[in-house]
Order: sequence, then structure tokens, then C-alpha cells
Amino acid sequence: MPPKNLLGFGKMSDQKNNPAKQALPQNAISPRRAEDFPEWFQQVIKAADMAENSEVRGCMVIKPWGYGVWEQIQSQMDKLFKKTGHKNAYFPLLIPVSYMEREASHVDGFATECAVVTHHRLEAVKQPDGSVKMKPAGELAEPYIIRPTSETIIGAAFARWVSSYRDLPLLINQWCNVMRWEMRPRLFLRTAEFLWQEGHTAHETSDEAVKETLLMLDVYESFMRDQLALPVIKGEKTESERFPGALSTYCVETMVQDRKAIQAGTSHFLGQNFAKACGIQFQGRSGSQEHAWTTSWGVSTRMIGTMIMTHADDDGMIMPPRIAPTHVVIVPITPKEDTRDAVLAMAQDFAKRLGERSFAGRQIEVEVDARDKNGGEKSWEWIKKGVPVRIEIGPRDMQEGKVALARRDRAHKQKDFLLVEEALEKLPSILQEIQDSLLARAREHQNAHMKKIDSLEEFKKFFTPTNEDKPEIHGGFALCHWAGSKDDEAKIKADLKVTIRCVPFADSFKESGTCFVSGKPSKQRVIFAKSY
RNA sequence: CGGCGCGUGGCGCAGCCUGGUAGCGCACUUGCUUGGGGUGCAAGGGGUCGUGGGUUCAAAUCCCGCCGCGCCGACCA
Repeated sequence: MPPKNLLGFGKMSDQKNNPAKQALPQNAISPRRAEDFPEWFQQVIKAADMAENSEVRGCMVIKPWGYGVWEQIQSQMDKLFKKTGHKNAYFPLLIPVSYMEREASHVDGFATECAVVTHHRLEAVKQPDGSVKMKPAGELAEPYIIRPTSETIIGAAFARWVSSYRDLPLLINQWCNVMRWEMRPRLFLRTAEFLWQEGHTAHETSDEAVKETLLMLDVYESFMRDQLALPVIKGEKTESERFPGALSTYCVETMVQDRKAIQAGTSHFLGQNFAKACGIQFQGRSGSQEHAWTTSWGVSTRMIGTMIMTHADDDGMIMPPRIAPTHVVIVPITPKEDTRDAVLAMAQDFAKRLGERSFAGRQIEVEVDARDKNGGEKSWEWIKKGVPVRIEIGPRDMQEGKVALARRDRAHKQKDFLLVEEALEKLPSILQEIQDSLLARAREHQNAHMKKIDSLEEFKKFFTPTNEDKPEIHGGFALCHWAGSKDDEAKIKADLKVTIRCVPFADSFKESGTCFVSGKPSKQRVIFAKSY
């Protein structure tokens, strides 16, 4: 290779020829959504500094900006759970293997993804090369599994706590981590260990338990819609997609930007299956021994992945204001030494006053980014993180008593110059506007890609990409009449990777027609889609 | 568990074919410069080349074993 200098390529021209640098003005995330959606998703998480893969297979490190979102979800949802009469408790991480055996379909459902604890200590073993290896020792009489879900161990506790109909209903929630040994992990969407809440309730009657199941589904729906700006669709799962051990499984499904479906939350009516398996019995009003009717319901860190896939764009994350860990970031512009202190003081003062105001029941969270970094670099960082509002305060603004305000749901260069008082006054409503615009945008996308389909031919066409090797974004929600069998469902899944996401509740899906596979009469349309 | 690919400073990679004691970009540190949109310049710091063995005067490079990871399938919230 000839020396670079002879060709006139100094370091400077190297910099200019760097494709990464040249790409900068266009957009922050590479590849773009349209080019490679899964890779884009990974890159957004990285650019937004929300999480990273850890050295433990399938387990992620959730970084402060990502965990901050989880903290918001937790604290806000927890209030909703309390409001509906639930109390928090905590149960063991480890579950005796025998507990899992108590409910037949439950074991089947989870057996293949259990982490098993078999020993309770380590012994140092000297290796021939002088190093020391720790070997498991002290084998347990009965192995434990790390909870993949807690129906059985909470059921065992319920069995102790319930003896009379007067002890019911029992309304418990647990915030915790669970582990499911997934073969193919994906940050936030499917990790081997994930954070969630699991509600477990026991009731005197079937009716009451079903009501509880649907009530919590409603809580999920409104929370996701109002706080996460996710337009979810409520419905019931078909038998093949049902939770192992449940009589019926309800869900909230949403469509993300590559038009695939994500189940964002579930609520199960467990009938008396787990009550019988765990011995949750009580003496009823008439004096007879009866089994309780139980429910369970949960949402996880997957919701964060769903939000990213729904709201983020080619410049990174866009946080819905109601869930954003920080609502507003202030970037002081300090070009000159002699005005620096005054600008910083104004920024701090503005932040303090803004922080005294509230938005959607929270104090407005403001951060002043006074780091000694280039202003443009800082702005881009916050764009990628998706903070809803960026405010710049520089010497010029200071003189005019104004601030420059930019919204993450608009073009980056679009800035409104507002008087300080005006900005303080308007910010809560601006945040709500952003919240509304995100939901509206997501809704529009979802509606645009829902299609009534009545023939198998059209169905296949809808779910087949033009380019088989590198499938482009295609498909969506196919709304179809369905009266087919379990086998028909399995065949569609095998052929096209498409499944029934849910049988929706909404009236708009209820109309009579003919099943596009079996030709049998059907009373309503269901949603078919590819899913995560 | 099957198919493919990859392990070289924190990250992304080149070097390997044809052996000769390690290089690039980003990030980091320091100084100057710049600052209303990813500033520029200069000087620095940092590497058991996944691991064990073999061949050789000499191994990141060649040979054999092992380990780990990623992607694609089956499974799944």
C-alpha cells in the first residue's frame, strides 16, 4: 500500500471521507427502519442508552434511561392496582420442582424453558495447572426451578390463607423478575430474565373471577393507551395460544412499525385448575367445601420494547411524555466566557421554576445538561434518547428573555422562541400535545395496515413479501372470519408464520360471514398477524 | 438441538492466504480551537491477538483439540 501522504490524503481528508461522518446530517440511526427493522431496533436501544446485552446469555443490563422508564411504569401501574383493591406481596424466587408437577398442562407449557437449581454450594477443586475451579457440591434432595411464573407457589400460599368464603377475594400482586430459558433472546422483547408484575387473585365464584380477569385487562388497556401511547386491541386468545393451565386467556395486542403484532399484556381466567392443583379450598356460604376460582395477569419489560418499536424513528427513541424519565432537557449554549455564568444561572433558574409545575400528576422532570461538551453533540444525544422537549438557552435568548423550544415529535431544526413566562405556562400542554400526537400517529399506522380479508388467496398474498430473501416490511393485521379447527390454525402458522393474535371484543369486529378456510359460518372477525 | 459465521485495546474492524515481536476508525486523556446542531488541530494512554497443545530459529498468521458468541431454523410473553 502506498503511503497515504503521497496521494495527498492527510488525516483531514480521511475524516471527510469517513462514510460514518458523512452520513451524520441525514439521521442518527443506521440502518433505518425500512432497511432492516430488527437491526434498527437494536441500534435505537444502543443509541438511546437504554439497555445492553450482558455477559450472561439472554440477560440484559437495563441502563438508567431504560430503567427510568420501568420505574415510571411500576409506580404508575402500582397506583392503578392499589386503586382496584390489590396489595403487593413477595414470594420466593425458587419453586420446588414438585409444585410445577401439580398442574399438568402448566408443566408442559414451561418444562422446556426452566432454569434448575440442583446444588447449594461450591467446592474449590485444584486443577493440574495450579488454578482453581469451583464445582457444584451439596446436591439438593429436591431441585428447585427459578420461577418462570408463580401460580404454583402463590397458589400454595393461598391454600394456607384461605379457609372461608370470608377470606375471599384475595387480591395480590407481585413485582419481580422471572426466568424463561429462551432460545432466541431479543433486548426487552424476549429476554431469559425479565422484570414484570404478576397479579394473582382468588375468588368465591367463577363469575367474580371472570370479572376480575376482564377488569385488569381494562386497566392494562387504558394504561397503555393513556400513558404509553400504545393503541392496543383487547381480545381473547384461541385455545392454541392460551396460557398453560388457563380456561381462557385475554390479551392486549398492538401493531408495531414493521406491522407485526406484539402481545403487550395478558390476563388469565384460571377456573379452578390451580385451586385444585394447589388445594385452595374454602368453606362456602352453605357450609360445603369448595375450590376457589383464580386469575393471574401480567405485564413485563416487554412493554418497553413495544414502545420503542412503536414510537422510535430513524433518529432514535421518542418517549411518550407521561412515561419519560425526564420531560425536558435544557441545553445551555455558552459560546462566550463572559456570558457563560449568566446563561447557566438562567438555565438553572428556568429548570427550578419549571420543576415546580406538574404534568399528568407528576412534577415536571427537568434536567440541565451542563456537561462540557459540544452543544450539537449534546442535542443529538437527547434526540436519540427521545426526551420529549429540548430547550436551548443562549446569550441571545437571555437578552431577549426567551428560550428556544424544540419538540421530539417535530423536525429537529424546528424551534419556537418563547418568552420565559410563556414557556413555563405552555409546557404542560405541550407535553400533552406530544403525548396525543404519538398516540394518534400509532393509531393511524395501525388502522392503515388493518385489512378485511375474505379469501385464502388474498390472505397468502397479504403475508408474503415480494423479496423472499430479504423480506421488506409487509402485511399487517388481517381481519378474517374464522371457524376453522386447531389444525387449520397450525397449518397457517407453519405455512406463513401467521397466527390468530386475538378474537377482539370490540363491536366493530362483530358481523356474520364465512370462514375463509373452512367455509363455515362465523359470527365475527379475528385478527391474524405475524408476531413477536 | 441442526445449518452458517465470528472470536485481535472499551466498541467496530484490518492484518492471517504468502509466519519475522500489532495497526486503523470511533471512544478516552491533555492542550489549543470552536460553540444556536454530531467543531477542528496537535500530543498522548490503553492489547494475555478466546483458550490448550503442536510445527518452527520465530506463530495473531500454519496444524489439531476445546471454549465462547452471533445469525438462521424448531420453542416462546
